[in-house]
Amino acid sequence: MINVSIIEDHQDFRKGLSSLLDASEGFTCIDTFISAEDGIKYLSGDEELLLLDINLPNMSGIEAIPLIKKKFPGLKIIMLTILDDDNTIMEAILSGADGYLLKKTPPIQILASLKECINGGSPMTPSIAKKVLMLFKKYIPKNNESFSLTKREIEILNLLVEGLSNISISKKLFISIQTVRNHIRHIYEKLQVHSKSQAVVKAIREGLV
Amino acid sequence: MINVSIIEDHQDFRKGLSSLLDASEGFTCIDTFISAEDGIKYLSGDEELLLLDINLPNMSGIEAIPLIKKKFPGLKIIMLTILDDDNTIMEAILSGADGYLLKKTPPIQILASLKECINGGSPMTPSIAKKVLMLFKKYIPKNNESFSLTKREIEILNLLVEGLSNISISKKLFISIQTVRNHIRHIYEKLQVHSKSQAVVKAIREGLV
DNA sequence: CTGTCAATGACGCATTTGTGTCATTTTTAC
DNA sequence: GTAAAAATGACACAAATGCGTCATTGACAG
Repeated sequence: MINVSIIEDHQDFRKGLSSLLDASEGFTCIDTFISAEDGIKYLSGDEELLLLDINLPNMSGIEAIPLIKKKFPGLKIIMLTILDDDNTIMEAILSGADGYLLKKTPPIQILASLKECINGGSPMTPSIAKKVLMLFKKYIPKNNESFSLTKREIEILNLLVEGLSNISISKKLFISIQTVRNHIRHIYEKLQVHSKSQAVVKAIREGLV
Repeated sequence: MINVSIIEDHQDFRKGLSSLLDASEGFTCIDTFISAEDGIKYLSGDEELLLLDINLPNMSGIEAIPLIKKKFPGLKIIMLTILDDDNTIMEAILSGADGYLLKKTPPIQILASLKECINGGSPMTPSIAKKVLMLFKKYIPKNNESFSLTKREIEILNLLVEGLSNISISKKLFISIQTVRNHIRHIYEKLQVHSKSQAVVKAIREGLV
């Protein structure tokens, strides 16, 4: 038996969800709230799972996540949303939600998702998953070939990013410091930079490391 | 009608999938291959969707993605995998797959996922979605206060990350180069680093910029 | 009102860095 | 088998950097 609570300001959707849960084998809806503030104040802690609307009057669902998690660290939180806006998703992820469902998700799917979440998964509708992947790729570009660095140059670039000085690099690779400086010179030319800090920034930003 | 092809080296799983597809309303399995190499060579381009195993002999499914995408840019690729290893998922995402399903996913779920994928979503099983979220959070840390840098120090740190030299910074901020060096000195102390490159790496990795 | 801290500025000095020019030996590619 | 690219190494020099020490001013907290 999975105990669930709901925070959702629209009466019809709230009632619909709680009825769905109570009517379904293995689920009980033990509490419902119409605002994040109410939920934070009156959540009993008896539920294993919380369905949390994002668009709430006053405090948003996203702002509520860290506060609720602080009070009940083990509680799983699944966000409900009508909009799959990039920023919203991003914020929800970073705030620590455990799943993200669009409100139009069919009931059977919702129930399946709740079970998955209890079992440690992060259910999300495919369209939201798509957004997450796109965000991910945006933040981790991962170019490699474009600057045509050689193996050795990439190796040295990595050591630069680790913060090693030329002399440390030369000792680590058992080569002369002059050689290290030569490699670095070539790295600069290829990345079109003129200092270590510029090189490491570019290396990180372009995903060369 | 959704046309699907399959690349999967295990005969039983391959046959099972193709039978499932052909037996299901709205799906046709138009081709199957036992290796990535075969798929790349002989895919007709008539399919809208490809089910691609990750663990294949010789060339892995992940290596195959960019090659296949290059030949058929519009083709949707869903990865099939038994293991939800972090690195594998990461690589698959960055290689540009459109969905990620565990092989143990129930048939009904698989068919639903294929439809979702065709409609532009990125279906993934909740346990994989969980991994993706964790990876995401790992790569976007988002700290700020922890090093208690002053406003001015943050300002200068940003300019360092932009690759400016001390002189350029002093000119930009209308202060003496000595002052700039002083600020940088304090930044180093707070970040516990000893060079510009170390500072900018830390600034980026810790999300200070 | 006094002490702490941020921001500003300075001098000095050993080291490191960025860059120019050159040379030898392996690897790789055609 | 030869030409190009990569990896190794060197010398030199101006500029930048990292760090030690010190001083003045303004803001803010107790």
